[in-house]
Amino acid sequence: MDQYSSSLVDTSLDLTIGVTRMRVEEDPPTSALVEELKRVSAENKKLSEMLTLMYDNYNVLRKQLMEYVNKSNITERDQSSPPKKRKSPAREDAFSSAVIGGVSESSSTDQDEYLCKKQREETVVKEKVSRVYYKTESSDTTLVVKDGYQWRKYGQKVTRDNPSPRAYFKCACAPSCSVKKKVQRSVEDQSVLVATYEGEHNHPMPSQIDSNNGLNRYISHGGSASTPAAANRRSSLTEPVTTVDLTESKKVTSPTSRIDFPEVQKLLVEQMASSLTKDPNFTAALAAAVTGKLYQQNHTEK
DNA sequence: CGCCTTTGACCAGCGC
DNA sequence: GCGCTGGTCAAAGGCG
Repeated sequence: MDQYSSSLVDTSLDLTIGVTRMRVEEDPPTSALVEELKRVSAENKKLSEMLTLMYDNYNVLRKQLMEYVNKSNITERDQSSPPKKRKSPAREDAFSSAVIGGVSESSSTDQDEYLCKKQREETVVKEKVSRVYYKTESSDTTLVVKDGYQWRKYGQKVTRDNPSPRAYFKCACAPSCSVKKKVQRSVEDQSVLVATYEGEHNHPMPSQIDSNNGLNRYISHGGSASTPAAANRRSSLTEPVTTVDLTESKKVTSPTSRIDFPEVQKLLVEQMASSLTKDPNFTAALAAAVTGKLYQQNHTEK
C-alpha cells in the first residue's frame, strides 16, 4: 500500500461550513431574508460541489485499490503453484460470495475469485455458483444451514483439502428444481460453514410462501425441517448470525460484488430487519431519535 | 409406516 | 492403464 499512501485523496468533508452563520435574526427585514436565502443557496451549491468532489475521490481510491489488489493477485499466482484440481462442470467460475456475521477470514483465494469475477463472467456460460459463509457455534457439529429452502441430503464425503466432511444437498422444495448445495466447515475456522450453491431455484422461497399464508412458519427457519417435531429437533441448527458487520457492507452492495443469489439477498434483508427490530439498543436509539425530533419540532413551533 | 439421514459402494474425470 | 479424488446412488437404519 506504500506506493499509494502518498497519493491518498482527502475524503474528509467539513460539514461545519457556515453553520454558525445560519442563525436567523430575531426580526429580519425582507432584504436580509433575501440575502440569507442567497447565502444558503450558495452554501448548498458549495456542498453539492464538495459531494461531487468526494464522489470523484471515492472513485479514484476505488480504482487504486482494485489496481493494487490485482497486482498482488498476479504476484501471488506467480509464486504459488496452481491448485491440483480437476475440472468440474460447475466450478467456481461464476463465483459470488456473501459474508455473514462479519466473517472476515475468507481466504485469499476466495477474494481472488471474488475480485476477478467480473472478468470471468464474460466467459462463463455455465450454471451460477454462489458461496455463502455461515458463522456457527463452535460446538455445533451439524452441517445444516438455514437459508430458507428445504434441502435433502444425499451424500457426505471427506475431502482431501479439508478434514471436515462435506455434505451434499439437493433442493427438496420442488422436484423440478435441480439446485445443489455443498456444505463444509472452513479450514481456517471450524465455526464457519461454507455453503456452495450450484444453479438457481425455479420456484419461490418456501419461507416467503409460509409467511404469506401464515402456515408452517417453522419451515421458514428450519431448512430441511418438514414437521414441527423435526423443526424442534433442529432447533440448535445453524442459523446465519444476524449481526451485520458494516465494514463488509461494500462487499455486499458494490456493483461488482453483489450477491448474485436473489434468495440469499432477500433472506439477508429479512434477517437484518428482524435483528434490528429485535435489538433493544436499536429500538431505544430509534425511540430517542423520534422523541428528540418531536421535541425539536415542538420547540421550534413555540 | 413414511420420511429423512447415514454411509458404503460405485462411477467418472484427471494426472502420472 | 492405474490410482486418486470428488460426486452420486441406494440400501439400511432411525425417528416421530
